[in-house]
Amino acid sequence: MISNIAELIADRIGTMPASERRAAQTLIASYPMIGLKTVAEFSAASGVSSPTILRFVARLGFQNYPEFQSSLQDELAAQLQSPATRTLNPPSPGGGTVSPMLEATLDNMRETFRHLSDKQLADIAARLADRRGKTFLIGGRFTDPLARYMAAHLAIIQPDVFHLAGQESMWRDRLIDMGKRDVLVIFDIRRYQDSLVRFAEKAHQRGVQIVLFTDQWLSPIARFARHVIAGRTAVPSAWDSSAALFVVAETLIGAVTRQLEAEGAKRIREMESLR
Amino acid sequence: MISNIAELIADRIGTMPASERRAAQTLIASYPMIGLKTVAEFSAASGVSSPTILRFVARLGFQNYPEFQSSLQDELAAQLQSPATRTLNPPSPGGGTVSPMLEATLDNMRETFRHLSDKQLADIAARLADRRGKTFLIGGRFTDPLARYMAAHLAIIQPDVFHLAGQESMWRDRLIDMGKRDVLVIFDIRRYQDSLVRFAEKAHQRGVQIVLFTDQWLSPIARFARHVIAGRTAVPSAWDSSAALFVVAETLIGAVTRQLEAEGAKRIREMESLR
DNA sequence: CAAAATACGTAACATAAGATACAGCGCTCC
DNA sequence: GGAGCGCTGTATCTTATGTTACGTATTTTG
Repeated sequence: MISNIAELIADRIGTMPASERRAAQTLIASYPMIGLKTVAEFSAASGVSSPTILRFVARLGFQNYPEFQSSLQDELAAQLQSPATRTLNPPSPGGGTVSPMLEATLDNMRETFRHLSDKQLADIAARLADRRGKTFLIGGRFTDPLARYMAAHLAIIQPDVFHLAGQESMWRDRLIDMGKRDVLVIFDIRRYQDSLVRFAEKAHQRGVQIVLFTDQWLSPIARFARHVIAGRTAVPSAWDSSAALFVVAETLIGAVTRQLEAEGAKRIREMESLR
Repeated sequence: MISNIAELIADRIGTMPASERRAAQTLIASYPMIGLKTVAEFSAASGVSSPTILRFVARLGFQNYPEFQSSLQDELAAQLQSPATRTLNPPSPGGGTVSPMLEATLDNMRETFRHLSDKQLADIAARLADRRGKTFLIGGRFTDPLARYMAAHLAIIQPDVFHLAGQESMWRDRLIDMGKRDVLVIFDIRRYQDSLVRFAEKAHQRGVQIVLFTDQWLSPIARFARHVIAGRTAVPSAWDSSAALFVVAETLIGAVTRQLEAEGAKRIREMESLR
């Protein structure tokens, strides 16, 4: 079974004429980068003519050069998404039901954070810690618990934190309270909910800053969002996983808490004494 | 010092107009693959026009699109050559806020699952999948969202799943509906809530099977529980982390779904058709 | 050794890609 | 409330890229 282009080349290089073989070897030598460049560059690097390059990719079974490039890109994307760990950690023997799930989840988290810079998180945390505005949180069918979780924590360290729950009409009316200084945290993963999109749009029109937690395919709400956190959700299960987003949420909670340390600590002490 | 395009984007995303920001976010979400494709594909994926994409790369400091692509390719090439340095966001020197949090969380998960046998999970899943009894879920102050999350999923694949919410008196009265065949899933981590302990005790007296999600120091409810899941919660933050428990919950959801596959699938189809 | 077939490059071509000009729209600031 | 500025998309244009046709060189084979 030939699964990537490198193998395919190794398989057929024997049947190629001299010039095409030079092309093949040049590609293998700096696989796959040169294949992502133009035909002209590829041909120059190999010291053959452009038609030879085209005949070469045709011999590999591609209809045209762009198709060949797409194939290389797909391969690359697959490699990048499964960081070393997946190939390094052998699939647990006996095919237990647990390990694949856990492994996938851990990968999702690493991958999610790989696409998330410290600066971005710091920016969001700063926004959330800004006491001049209110913070609203809402989520979709399966993600609303994440909104609740975050709200439960944030509400302790600062005032004016509201989780929008219940019927759509309920939270739609809360729009009235929202303005430029306020932040709306939305959780929305596939299948994206129309009601949330509409709500986000209206909030956006009012100048509310939207922080969106979504999956890697980006909810349409990304269109209105000031900050987008794209978490990986794929796991070997019938459901998508929100675990990566959950961890991002916890990280943010931690960051906001640190920023509000002084006043936050005071609030917490006060709350304790109220019990 | 900005060494790669991802950082560059994170640095400047704040100064970008809305549409360009969307382009930036789409690129980051599937970094860097979409940037290697054509302007047209990039623009379609981001839902903006091609000129916006060009303005976006111009703002990043590139003369033209091909130059931007070359830059991405060089970066990729460098990454591929030294897999060790593959991290997109190098651990920020000087105690970055993200990495320690993520690392601790990942450790927590590994550790949690290390103490959790496949068999134990399978047993719990079997209990939850048993259609003869009802399933109740409840959580504490910060963990109730986890109970909700689990309930939201389980309720789809089987009937008789109830999340106990609201005032203590509300759910205390539901004890009347609970019996030997039923399961009560409780989430309780420090600081353990008296109300939950009392509730668990009463349920236990009625013969209800209790599945407890708690931290490694074990809530007093463990005394009454049929199954105990002890998750690691320590992270470098002012708060404890429930992420490990969250992942266990997702794993269980997946396992139960698999067990109820036949009837579950039917239910899901039915539900879809009800929309 | 001659003839045919194959390989390869040059040069012309078509097309798809990136770049630009411009107009409409919304927003901000007087 | 009006003027100005900045953002964004449509339509157009230009360029560079992939593609093809064809002639020469090279190898193979009878």
